[in-house]
Amino acid sequence: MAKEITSRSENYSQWYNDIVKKAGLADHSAVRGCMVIKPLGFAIWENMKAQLDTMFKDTGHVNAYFPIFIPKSFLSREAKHVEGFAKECAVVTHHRLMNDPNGEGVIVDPSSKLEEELIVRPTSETIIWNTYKDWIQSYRDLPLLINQWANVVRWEMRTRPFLRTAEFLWQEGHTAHATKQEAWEEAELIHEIYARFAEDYMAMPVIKGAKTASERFAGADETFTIEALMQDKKALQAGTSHFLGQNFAKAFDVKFADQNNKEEHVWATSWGVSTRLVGGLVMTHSDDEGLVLPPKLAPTQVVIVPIPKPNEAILEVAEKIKAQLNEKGISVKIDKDKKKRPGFKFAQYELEGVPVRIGIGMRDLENNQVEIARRDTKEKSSVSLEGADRYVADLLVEIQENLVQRARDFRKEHTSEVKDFESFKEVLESKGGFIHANWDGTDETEARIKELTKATIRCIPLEGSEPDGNDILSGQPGKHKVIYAKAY
RNA sequence: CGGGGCGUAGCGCAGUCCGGUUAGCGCACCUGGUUUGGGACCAGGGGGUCGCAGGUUCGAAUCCUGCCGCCCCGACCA
Repeated sequence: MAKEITSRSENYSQWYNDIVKKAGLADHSAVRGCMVIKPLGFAIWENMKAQLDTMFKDTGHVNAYFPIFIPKSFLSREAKHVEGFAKECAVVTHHRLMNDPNGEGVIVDPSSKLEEELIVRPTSETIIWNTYKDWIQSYRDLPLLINQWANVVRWEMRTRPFLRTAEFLWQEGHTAHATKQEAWEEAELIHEIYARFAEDYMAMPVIKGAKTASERFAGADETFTIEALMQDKKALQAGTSHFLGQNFAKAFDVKFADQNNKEEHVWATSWGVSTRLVGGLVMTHSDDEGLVLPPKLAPTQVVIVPIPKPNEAILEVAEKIKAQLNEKGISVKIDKDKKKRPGFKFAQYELEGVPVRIGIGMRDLENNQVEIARRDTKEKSSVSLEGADRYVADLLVEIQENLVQRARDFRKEHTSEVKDFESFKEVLESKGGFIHANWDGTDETEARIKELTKATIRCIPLEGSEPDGNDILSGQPGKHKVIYAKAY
């Protein structure tokens, strides 16, 4: 077997790397911390992007594009914001190269030093709010509901493909509103869209909640998050939606005149999901045989493999099935490769996570049937040619449902509730996963628990956060019941 | 940025301790043939600045010095 994948039980990190590498999602690049997203990985991202883009547009948002470079001075306008990102920014200091007078190669031309250095965007709030200042004068200009699809750079110490890379792709929404309530509702709306996308398309169940002050986005008054549980029982923050209050409006002096011609700072939100979702998708569903993709995001939903190899009779049937499935909006690939044997192809498509495989051999044709295999359970069944298209269409729906249900069951098994610190540590060690516990609401307790156990408060869940006892560590009255977990 | 491991063909590795023919093996690749319902077999073939730069030596993948990169585990973060 050429494509050996490390098992999850043996080494989860290595398993993840093997899947990414061997299924062809991404490669390491020549640039430290940056990856090359390969066609399969990018196709998954494109599908995510297409769906999210539709959801944004259905709720009144439009796309635009802002520069990748941000003048250094912009970053420092909002104190907390700069504090949050200062440590991980790439800085452009020069704009020209020249031949090295002492020998070979090129060097930076010292005479091209920039008067004001430029920051490669780690996020775009500052450049965007600097621009919004010119776009907004009156309540008639509001709300402003803009999204951009872009790359950003955060100079990370330790990187992992998709989960954390120095450069990554994402969307960032930046909206401006006349009232606090409207901005708040916008942040909630996007939070809801993210959760729906994760569950309905990625088949990745998430918990909706608010971040604690210490985990909040730098510059936000409130951060909403969706938190998913990976197969190694660690939490993954999968998307965040921020209520920014008037912080950026004040920093960039963005005011509007209301109906009474009274000037006021506008209210803001920002929100984003990134290529990290691809990593989440991998870690939610995949197994030791390779990638497992939910049908709704799989670039190829069905592959047809002629057995043992393509011939005219088989291809004729294959093309017919393909046409029927295409009619239903299902993407189909027919493997016409004559060199590789079926067994090899089966393994390859399992590695690549294609949800449904149809095998067609001469024996099948004699019996007027095909063999249909599903990736999620590896089950195979013989299905009559007549109605095979309906069978496949139904099966794709069933696989999607099975994946989300399986993930929900897994999360349920790894969700606990504790009342004291001893059992907290016990559960964290033995079972991992999400742990509900009362929290006194102080930064100190939160930090202390992180220090002692590596677990952090993932969120204050929107539902079920009423305290019903004392803080597990401090013994002080609980302010919220929160969810702790070890996290990515 | 700390601790550990590693860098030899596209991938996985042996050889390095103890310097000495033309640097090897498996997979992959190319050609031909035989095969073909779960990763086929046989024969032939192509492919390497041994991570980079210096040094020691008659001679360096092997010894010395410096640098770079990658992986795993931590700290930091989406």
